[in-house]
Amino acid sequence: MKLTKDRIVDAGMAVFAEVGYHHLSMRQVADRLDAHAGSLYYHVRGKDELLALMADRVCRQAYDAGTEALTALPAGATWQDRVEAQAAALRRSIKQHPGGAQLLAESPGTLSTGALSLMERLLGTLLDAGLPAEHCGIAADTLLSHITGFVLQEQNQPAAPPTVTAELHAELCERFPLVMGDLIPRISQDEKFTRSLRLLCTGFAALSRSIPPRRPVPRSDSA
Amino acid sequence: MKLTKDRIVDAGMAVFAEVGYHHLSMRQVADRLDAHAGSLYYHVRGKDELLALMADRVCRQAYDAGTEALTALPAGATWQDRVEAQAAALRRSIKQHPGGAQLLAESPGTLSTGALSLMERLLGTLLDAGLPAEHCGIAADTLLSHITGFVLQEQNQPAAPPTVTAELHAELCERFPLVMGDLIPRISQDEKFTRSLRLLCTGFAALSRSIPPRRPVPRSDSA
DNA sequence: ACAGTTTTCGAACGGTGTTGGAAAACGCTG
DNA sequence: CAGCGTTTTCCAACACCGTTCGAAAACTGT
Repeated sequence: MKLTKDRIVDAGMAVFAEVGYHHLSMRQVADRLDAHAGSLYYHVRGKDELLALMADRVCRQAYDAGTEALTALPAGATWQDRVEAQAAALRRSIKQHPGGAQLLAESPGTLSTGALSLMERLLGTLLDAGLPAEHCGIAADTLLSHITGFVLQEQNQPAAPPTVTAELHAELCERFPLVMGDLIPRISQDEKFTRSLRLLCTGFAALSRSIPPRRPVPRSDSA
Repeated sequence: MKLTKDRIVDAGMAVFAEVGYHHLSMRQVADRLDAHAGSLYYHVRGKDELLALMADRVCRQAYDAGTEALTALPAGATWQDRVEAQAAALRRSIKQHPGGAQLLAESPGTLSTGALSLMERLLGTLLDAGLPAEHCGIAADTLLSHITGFVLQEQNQPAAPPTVTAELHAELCERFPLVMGDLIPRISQDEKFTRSLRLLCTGFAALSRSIPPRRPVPRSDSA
């Protein structure tokens, strides 16, 4: 069948899902299309463009998943629920592909229409929530870069928990008592994610009611 | 001179600073040491380990820069100031190397002692600030992954602003009115960063006073 | 000076992204 | 159908990559 930009991106996504970000090669993509590697370069400027197109596709999938999640929301949903739904959908869409976070991380964030769609809708929700307009940009940006960072760290966690010897564990507990304490590993990644989201939303809510205080008032004071 | 793990990491950082993350090769690192590529493998298991060591070094630099920034703080500094100082130091340290964010992003986040040091100190500041212990882990994690995500997006912004034709610009404005509006590009990256930090700190502060409300009260209500 | 170990070399293997000219496939006009 | 121009594909080649391995070199202690 004829070779097309879209078909190349399709094959790229398929190979990507199988071998991950690092081991994706033009030759494998070409193989999956019963074509030769050089032929791809007639339709695509290089590997970079292919990766960018794939990143855009992930963003589109995330966008669609987000609309679905939003429509499934009950009528009385708050704006926090709407933010959470979009964020969760984005996270799921990224996690669907191994190394998907790297994909979004490497390609310049804001110039694909997919990424712009995500940003646009998020801005809409925040504006509807009553956030002052001059803070919405930072808020949405913070949210998106946080999600990227979160999934990045989440996907790079090695599957096998590193085998720590007893003495190494002891040394770690001595040097990093807080980290090794009972603060960290009690909850699942999902829980961690939704909690971090609520954290951000709380910050947003505080913005919506006042100019952000340069430092919090020590006691109740004038507005 | 003799070859050493440390010297290899040194050379790696130097090459890294010149050519960036993607174009760093074992051969270039070896060249800078007047050695041959194969020789590196006697001291280092592979490129992955080298990258991990380099990431650890960046974390150490960030840690040291953070202590310096903390001691330079005035006596009456709030915990927000302390968090901001550490975050800013980390961001500066990452930005010092082109593609430094990728470096931290690819290597599994929490198992280098450098990264643990950062986490440990941050946890300490949050605990001292009076955050409930069960939330400190998520808070610190959120903060760190946010910083990574932020610098990642910041470093991948193409230096040359993409030349948009007039008609393309018009189409973008129509499809993404909010993004293209005056919400976004008014402020510098530094300003954006500190604002996003204050956002997170505001969320932290809200956590410190109550169990996080599952949804904010629509009007003044019972606690 | 010798034996043993540690460290370095240097060539090689299989793989990568990318290029450019030859070759094929296609669409169109006569 | 023949011919022609364009679009698309092939394929060999280039330079480079990470990594391996046996041999050579350098260093150590006796």
